[in-house]
Amino acid sequence: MGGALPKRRAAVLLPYPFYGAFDYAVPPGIDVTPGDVVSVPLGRRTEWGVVWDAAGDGQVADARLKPISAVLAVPRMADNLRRFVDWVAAYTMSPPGEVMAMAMRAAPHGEGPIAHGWRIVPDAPVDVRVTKERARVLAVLADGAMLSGPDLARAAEVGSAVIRGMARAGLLEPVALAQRPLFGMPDLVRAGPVLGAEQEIAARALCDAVKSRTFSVSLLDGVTGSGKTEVYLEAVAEALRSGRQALVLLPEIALSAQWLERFQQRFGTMPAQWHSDLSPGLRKRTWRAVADGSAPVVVGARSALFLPFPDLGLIIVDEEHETAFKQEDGVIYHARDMAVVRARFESAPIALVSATPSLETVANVEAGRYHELTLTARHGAASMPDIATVDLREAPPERGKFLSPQLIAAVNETIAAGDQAMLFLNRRGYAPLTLCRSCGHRMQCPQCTAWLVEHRHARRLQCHHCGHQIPTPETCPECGAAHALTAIGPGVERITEEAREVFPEARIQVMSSDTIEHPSQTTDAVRAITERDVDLVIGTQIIAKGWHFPHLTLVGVVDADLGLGGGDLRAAEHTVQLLHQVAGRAGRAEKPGRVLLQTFSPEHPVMQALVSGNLAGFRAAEAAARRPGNWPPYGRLVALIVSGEDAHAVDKAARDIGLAAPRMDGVVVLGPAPAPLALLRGRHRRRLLLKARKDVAVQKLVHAWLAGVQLPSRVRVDVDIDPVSFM
DNA sequence: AGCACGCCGACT
DNA sequence: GTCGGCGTGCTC
Repeated sequence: MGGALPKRRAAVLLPYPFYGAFDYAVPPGIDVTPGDVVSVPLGRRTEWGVVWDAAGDGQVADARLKPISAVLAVPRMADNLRRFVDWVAAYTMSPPGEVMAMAMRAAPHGEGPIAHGWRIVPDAPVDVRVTKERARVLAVLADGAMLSGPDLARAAEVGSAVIRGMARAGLLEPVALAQRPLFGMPDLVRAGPVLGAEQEIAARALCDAVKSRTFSVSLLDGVTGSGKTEVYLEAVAEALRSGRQALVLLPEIALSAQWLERFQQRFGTMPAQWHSDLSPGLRKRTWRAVADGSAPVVVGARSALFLPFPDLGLIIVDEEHETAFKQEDGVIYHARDMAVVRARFESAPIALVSATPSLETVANVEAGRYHELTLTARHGAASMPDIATVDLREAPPERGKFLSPQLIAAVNETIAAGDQAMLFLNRRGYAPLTLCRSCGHRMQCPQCTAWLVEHRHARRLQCHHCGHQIPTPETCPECGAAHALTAIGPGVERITEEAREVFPEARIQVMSSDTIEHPSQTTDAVRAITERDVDLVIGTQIIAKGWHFPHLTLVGVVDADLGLGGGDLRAAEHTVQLLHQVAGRAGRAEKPGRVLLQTFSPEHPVMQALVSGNLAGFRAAEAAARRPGNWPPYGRLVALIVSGEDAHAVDKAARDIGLAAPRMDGVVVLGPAPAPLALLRGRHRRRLLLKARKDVAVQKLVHAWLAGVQLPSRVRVDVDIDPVSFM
């Protein structure tokens, strides 16, 4: 009789954007548990995947099932992590396989690099010839010692051939060497720094949260320089003391040289680091160390959120307001928000840390969902800098220049007093726009809606959105006029040029992503500044955060209005956060600092908030403006980006989507409209924005909406839940 | 995401 | 007559 038994099956999630897991047959002799990493046939190749469900969904008939080939020697993916992956996939409307891949792609598949050593075979054959060389090897390995091949060869002064020969003769056998742990255990006995009273209270609260081993969210809110890091490092110590791991998320790991130094000083060892620049080997070893618990602390960029911690006891999100936590391509997610979810799945506390918390986080504090821990005083003798505006309408810079007389005077005074000054301009390159004086032609990126930015040092015009670049032309490509191309507006290179003219004696250090490419360069630059080999620091975004420069007493913001244009929902909020952060670089030690904001609108609420220091008042005003329209954080947004190479097809698809938009109470759909970057990397882009009351299940709504629209295959729709960028 | 299949242009 | 372009569709 045929009556074959139904095959045992398991659902396997593959690292691809398929809709769900695929069913595979579980052959005799193989047993699988959810979370196991397996290799499976897919089409005509072999792939790895994760057993997502022990049963399978039964959609595919037995006859079409392929068998699981093997269970791989990779640490099993924990239930918590799998549930987190499912949650993130559902929330961001991404294929679960792609989210799973973020957690497991770095896993060392197969055996990985296991260090082998050699030892003497206990009951070695006696009839083997023992040469002089072989005797030296045996002497080195006496008393049961184990050495790696190269070490053994060196110690016994023999070649590797001798060792191989002895192995073949049955004198030596290979043994797996215990790997030296990659990461040291932080020294928990060492006393932490002496904390101030406020710090002490906050640290105790966080430590209590760690001890309780339950999920909770705290906002650690304190002015720049108030010692937030010292406070949360005490909570990290508490998590380690209870034998659990800790994760610290930072917005840009490259900026963390000083952070690592502080960690080293506090704990006498380095934490595991996780970011995109890790070499593949170190990446795999770090992944494994996290998985087997031998990495007690991980500091990393947003992707560290998906690491396989077996026992996570604390998550810290430092600079929680930073937009760099938002992943903008692939799986689009906000690492700060997903970190809160991960903490919930791990039953662990999480602390969001910022001097200028996001409105989202503050709203959660006000709603009673998050605890607030506040540090109001700057550490030690330092006080908050004095912030003033320079009205560019009243006292403008010289024609074609960008530093006002007032700012120039302040820099001169500062340097004359033996202190350091900083000029901040959040714009790379020499000039954002190149214009032909003869015909008015503007140098534009052929693939994006963007001007080409002149990089004079590199003698190129560059698109900052797609990387397109051309050598700076001598003549206008439109009208052929010679010497007619003119730089319009300032970039950090141009400010540097101006500063060299105005302050010829000053020792200048430029810090932008074009001059600082490697972490070591950052370290050198930072050392030069702290050791007072520099009088004037000029830089972009990267000088804004985290640095502690004790001799820096003046910060000049060249264009405080930059960032306020564009009509972005959060433009004002982000400008306050960035400029407050920059201002916080001044006066971090005993000497008081001062900050000058060059602006065309000193009366703007953003400038007023910075000058008065009343950030809470500013936030309240922003909140009051957003509440009535159900704008975030009082409502939810979903952005749909319709894109493709054929402008007409994209337009039509966007219109069709607009026509099918849900009509219901508490939901508004705006658009379609050309995206501000209407052309990006050669793709035309249109945007729609869905704004919904907080209680609307937007994912379900968007899913049903898009399911009802027929899209041509050349057009893609990207869904961005809780968008941060409106470009 | 790969990778094949599948129909239309320039070559050994 | 074949090599190869990338459009379309499938992978348990």
